Amino acid sequence: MHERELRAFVAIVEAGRMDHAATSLGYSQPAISYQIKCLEQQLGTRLFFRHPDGAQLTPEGAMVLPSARAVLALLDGIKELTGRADRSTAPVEHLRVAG
Amino acid sequence: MHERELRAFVAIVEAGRMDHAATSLGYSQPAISYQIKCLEQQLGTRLFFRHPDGAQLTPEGAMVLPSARAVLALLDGIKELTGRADRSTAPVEHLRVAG
DNA sequence: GGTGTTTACGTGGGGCGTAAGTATC
DNA sequence: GATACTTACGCCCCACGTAAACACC
Repeated sequence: MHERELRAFVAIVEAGRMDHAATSLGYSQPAISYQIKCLEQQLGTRLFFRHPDGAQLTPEGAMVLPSARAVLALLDGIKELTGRADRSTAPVEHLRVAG
Repeated sequence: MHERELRAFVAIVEAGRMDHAATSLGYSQPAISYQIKCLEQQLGTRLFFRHPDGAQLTPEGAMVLPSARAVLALLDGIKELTGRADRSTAPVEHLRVAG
């Protein structure tokens, strides 16, 4: 359960599609797919329904989402605490589901 | 800023010494030293004062500590949410120095 | 056939342990 | 000389991108 996986997770939620999330994070689609696969294996549950038109959050994924965002917010907070704030990477404060 | 680094960080705070923290986490001393080195480089600040009798938290480290613990608590919470609670790895709620 | 995701495969970087080095008492 | 941390070195595993395959419309 690494930071990258959680960022991939929320990015997919934002975009509704893995390939867009991959682009926004600077990865290839398979890399994002792999991240989510790893995350799902770690948690022992499915986080997304795979549909032909994109990826949709499962109930379990919806339960995880707030905590995932909180973790990312805390990590950004730690960076700010130590004077390493990085506002260019779109911190979680204004995150919302696309659409 | 990976989960392992944060666990190493709080373990050192608990133990007051890197080698004890390493033992409690099942790592060698150099591995823990490396983790903290990476964490300090990422944050651009010193987290511990290195003394001949152990490691002492810097003011910056003290600022980071609550957030680090919160992140670990959230990560444990995510595992619980998805039915993968693992109480055997000593979650942060009851952490204390052994003995 | 087009779109979106997954699997396969090869490569590069990171994290570990062991061993040697540095500093303080 | 003992204790605690750091640096050096080598190895293995993980994470990535490219390419091919699969599923659904």
